[in-house]
Amino acid sequence: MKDFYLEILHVDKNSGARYGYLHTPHGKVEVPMFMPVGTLATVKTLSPEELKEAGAGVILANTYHLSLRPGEDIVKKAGGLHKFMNYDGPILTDSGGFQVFSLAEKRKITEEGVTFKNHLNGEKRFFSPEITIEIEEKLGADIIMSLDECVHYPADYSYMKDSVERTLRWAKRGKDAHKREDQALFGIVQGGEFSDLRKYCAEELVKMDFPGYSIGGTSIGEPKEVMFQMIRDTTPYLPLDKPRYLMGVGSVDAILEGVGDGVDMFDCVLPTRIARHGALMTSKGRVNIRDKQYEEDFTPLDDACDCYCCKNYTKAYLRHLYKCEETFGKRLLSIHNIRFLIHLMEEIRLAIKEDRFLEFKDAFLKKFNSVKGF
RNA sequence: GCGAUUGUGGUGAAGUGGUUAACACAUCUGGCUGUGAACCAGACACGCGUGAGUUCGAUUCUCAUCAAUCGCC
Repeated sequence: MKDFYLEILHVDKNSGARYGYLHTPHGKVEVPMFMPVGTLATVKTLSPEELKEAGAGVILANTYHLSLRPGEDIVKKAGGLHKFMNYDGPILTDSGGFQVFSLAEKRKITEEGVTFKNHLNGEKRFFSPEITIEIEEKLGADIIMSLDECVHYPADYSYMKDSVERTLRWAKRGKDAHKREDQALFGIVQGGEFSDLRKYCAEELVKMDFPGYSIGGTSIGEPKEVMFQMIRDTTPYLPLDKPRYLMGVGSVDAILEGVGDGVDMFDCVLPTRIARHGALMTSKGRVNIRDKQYEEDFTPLDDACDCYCCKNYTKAYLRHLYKCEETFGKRLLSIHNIRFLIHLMEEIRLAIKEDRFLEFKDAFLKKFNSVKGF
């Protein structure tokens, strides 16, 4: 796995924030970074060119969903995910561990793996750690996740303990099954809100020596403070020279919190989903473009933003497109939210390099929450 | 001018002689965190064309009136 490694160039003097490059077979990307989510091999409404223009590096796709449609064999025949979706940057595939959580009423967990009742036609489909890796190898992403159990919150200690043990066994099985040399397989730390389980899970995974580590089981309905504690309970036990990926986190305050604790990678559907629903992240906080107050507002969504949407369109027009359910509106708003988070990461990286991350964080949050935060 | 039919919120409409007038759309407002999500939730008719009558009680029955639509002169 010589094509994949983290190059740390600077660590903030006053926090755990790190700046550097993540080298992948499809190019190097700067960290800390935000990764847009394209579950079905598309970041909804956006073209790869638009993602590039917004400054995206790594993007996500989903193993479970792509296995159902179109099927990993089709993607393999197409020449792999990069060719299939025409994205030449790094791609990361999530394992389906999140679907263990989100499709909870349609799956059954055993020691062997997870049986999902296909949400499209009811057919049963079995995913073991080995099968998941096999699918991910066919999909061909640069970074792949091992199958884990994303446990609901809150969960009681004994359930979480058993689940962590199983997730660890699954991680080992996945690692043993993984053959492709051009893919980095990450282990996922679970353990819920229990500090000792987080520590234990992290340490056991580190013993297995993965090229990167994820913090999972976050942003599933737990209070922000609990999530922040989960991060603090995990990062101290992860090796400094390996990338850390906080899964499913995309709210501004949580990203800033994670970066301060040494997290390098974030992904989230939040910017794209809420954009399609008319909610935007701006430098002054949340804007719901459907609100009547923007009916005759002929100013840009965020005058501090350099995205295609903000450079060319007004709030009144965006509101109009939203009200008329025009696809172009969803696209413009998605472009903005993606660019907003990526731009935030750019500013974060600059602040880290100049050892002023904490000041930047406070100032940004103060401004962001001045109107209405998330 | 005569006859018939119909008049319920911004719109399309259900409905009943007796607590909060269904539903949908529109409108307004929230929410959305490894996407089962162009989704979910909440608000929105002190009033059922207008006036009178019957009744303990009428949006619901009766009469008048006005309006709309259709038909006939």
